[in-house]
Amino acid sequence: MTEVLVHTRRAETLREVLENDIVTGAYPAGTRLDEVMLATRFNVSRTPIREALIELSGAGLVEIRPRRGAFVREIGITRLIEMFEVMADLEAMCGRLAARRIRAEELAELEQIHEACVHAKAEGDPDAYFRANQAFHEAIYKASHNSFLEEQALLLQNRLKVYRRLQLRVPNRISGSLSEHGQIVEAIKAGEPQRAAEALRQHILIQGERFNDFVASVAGHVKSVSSRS
Amino acid sequence: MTEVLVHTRRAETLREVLENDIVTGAYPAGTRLDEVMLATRFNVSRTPIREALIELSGAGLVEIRPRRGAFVREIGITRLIEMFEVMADLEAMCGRLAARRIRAEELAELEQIHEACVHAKAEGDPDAYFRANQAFHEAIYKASHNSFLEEQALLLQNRLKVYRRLQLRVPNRISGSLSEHGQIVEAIKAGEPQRAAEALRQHILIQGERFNDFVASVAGHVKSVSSRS
DNA sequence: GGATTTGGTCTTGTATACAAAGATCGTTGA
DNA sequence: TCAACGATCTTTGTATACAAGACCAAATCC
Repeated sequence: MTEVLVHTRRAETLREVLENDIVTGAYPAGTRLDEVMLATRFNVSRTPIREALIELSGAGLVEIRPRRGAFVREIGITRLIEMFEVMADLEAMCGRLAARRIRAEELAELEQIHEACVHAKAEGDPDAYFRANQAFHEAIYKASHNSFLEEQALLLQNRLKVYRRLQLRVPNRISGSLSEHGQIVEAIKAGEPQRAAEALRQHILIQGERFNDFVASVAGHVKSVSSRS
Repeated sequence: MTEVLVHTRRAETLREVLENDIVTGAYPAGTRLDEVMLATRFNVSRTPIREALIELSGAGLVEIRPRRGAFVREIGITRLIEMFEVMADLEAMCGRLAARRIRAEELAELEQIHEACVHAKAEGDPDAYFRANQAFHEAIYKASHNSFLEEQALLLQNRLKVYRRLQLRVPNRISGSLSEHGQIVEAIKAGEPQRAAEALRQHILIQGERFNDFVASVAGHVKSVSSRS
């Protein structure tokens, strides 16, 4: 998870740190990211900061308003649901292709990760489950054998990471998630594209649809959709 | 098509111009984009050039190799087919949602654009058809009433623009495209999500699958997949 | 009293200067 | 002759300096 690699460009590492800070909520939505503030914080000049902000803007995490600065993007509930809707479709596509193209060793790994999920739940360790869950989905992306799709899925997954994590705090959600995983594995194993796709779509959509349930607990991250300036 | 808007940041306009140059093949795949060369060409300093290149790298059009420079990204045939596969799925999703959510005036506009396509074909004007065709697909994106999906579809459509354009040069492709459009409109009009989705998926996949037919004619743009450094 | 304008300050956007890593090419040694 | 090494030169990456638009507040006008 935590890259130890030393990048040659500072902008690269800065982007990763800032991305993490935004995703974890250290910089809540709407926060203005002052260039000199960040520059002093990281002991660099404004140049690499600007480049990092531009990268983040490309990833959709910050919004750059010309001559006004960079802001942590406000994600309205509507947009969040839209993103989950697309994520569900991407994951369904991964599942559909994986059911057709998965290799024996990939299937073995997927089942092994699924076991790890079961284990994490039994241990009652939500963080471990979150990590195993993420590995589970990434294994399916990879098994689609469409590297572009894999990249896109990873990108969007990353943007939704915080919210998926919060989702697991909902009572009984882990149990539900786990049994859905089981069905997904079954469908892929059986080589049934349609079933795998639908199982994955529902698995993701549940997170998006039930979102209103815990909107209150995310009040800091999610801004009401009515506040469109 | 051609934005008249004056952007406050030069990087923004530079990105658009460079994007266009890459997409039209003025800078073929693999070309090294020298910063000072571009700076002198546009009569600006390296700073906005760099920022534009970073944006393009985020969009996947150029690859920045640290300390070595920016290169127009080589898109192998495999990756191109993968991208079409994802595009097909995104468009199918747009169609599925549009069939459910399209509003009366949007449907009217869609039919009107479809008429424009028919007209352009009758006139034998490939460029006009290309533009109308693009408008047709964008109308469906919008009718999905999922603004995030719309953005993603537009982004990928833009990256595949050149290849879709070339596709229309294939004999009889325009006729086929047009009749497919007709079926898509029918399905959306009838409010049949499944049919609309499948019609759109096939409509896009045909372009990807038949791609090998004219790979030779794109030799300058597309690089053999075997050349992985 | 309220709205508007205007000056000042702050922050972004751009240019330029400097540092360091990579590429090139010639030389030297086997 | 060829390969390896090194000096130089080119080009990227970063810092700093400068220009200009945006925000704020006070003063002025209606």
